[in-house]
Amino acid sequence: MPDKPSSSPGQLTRQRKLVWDIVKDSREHLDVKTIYLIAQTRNPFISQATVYRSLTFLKKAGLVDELSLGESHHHYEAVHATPHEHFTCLKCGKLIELETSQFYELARRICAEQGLKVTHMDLLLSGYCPECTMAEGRK
Amino acid sequence: MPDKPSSSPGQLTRQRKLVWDIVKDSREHLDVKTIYLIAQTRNPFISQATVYRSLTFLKKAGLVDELSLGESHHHYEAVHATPHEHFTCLKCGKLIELETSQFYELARRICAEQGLKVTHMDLLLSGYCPECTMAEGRK
DNA sequence: GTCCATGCAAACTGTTTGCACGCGC
DNA sequence: GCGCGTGCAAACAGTTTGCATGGAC
Repeated sequence: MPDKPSSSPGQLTRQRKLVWDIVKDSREHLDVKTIYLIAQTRNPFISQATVYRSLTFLKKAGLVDELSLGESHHHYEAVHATPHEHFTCLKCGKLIELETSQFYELARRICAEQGLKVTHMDLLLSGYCPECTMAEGRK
Repeated sequence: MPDKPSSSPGQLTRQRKLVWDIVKDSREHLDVKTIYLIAQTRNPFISQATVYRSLTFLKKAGLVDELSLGESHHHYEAVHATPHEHFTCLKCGKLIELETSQFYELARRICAEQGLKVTHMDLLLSGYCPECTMAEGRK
């Protein structure tokens, strides 16, 4: 077990706290660019690299989740108490959160049958939201 | 409805067929680099751009699926007759396919309750495969 | 003084695009 | 001849890294 740091690593520095606050206080799923822009309004000297490094730090600390919502870049959200998954409307782009403990249970059960131990689940659903479904049907 | 092509677009050209054959004949989930390398062995003059454009073409044609398996780049697989999802072992990296019609049914049902019409589902599970679970337990 | 986090810019990876060529009809 | 697909290289977006600086203990 090498490379144990002799000094105190893993501090919640001002910049890291700033990034954390932005992600936590937003009810949205922010991408790095947005986080960076917001961070700049509160600390004009913060760099993009620091945002990336902070997010990596917060991810490791288990404070934020990294989402791959089908786009080329990542989104981030604060880790929720209740697990949930995401539904994207293909027409209007709206993002809807679903409470999905049932999925997790099902996943665990199905996987357990094959000896698989599930620790993490990412579910990305897409389709049409109620408004867009109606709009489609009306056409 | 503009831009109707006057000649014959959407051909399954030699290059596109080559990419399609590679994806189809592989039981793995290939990334672009691998597809490109294999393609080069059969056609040394094919370019990376063509591989990308072919994959886009095949995706639109409904012949291949693009997967975001938690890595920075994409993977591709031939569209299966039976829908399935993917389980990645966090320890050995093994990729296991799961038959998941039950998931799709559950997703449809849960979403329907909220008026959501699901057309596509991506499920990415991770955890430990039987071998690695045992290895962990033994430690 | 030591160690880590930071800022800056450059590097790097994965992907897309502009443009000229050329094949097939 | 015309249109599309192709090859090449350059551009591009997102992310990571090398290095020098600076703050906290």
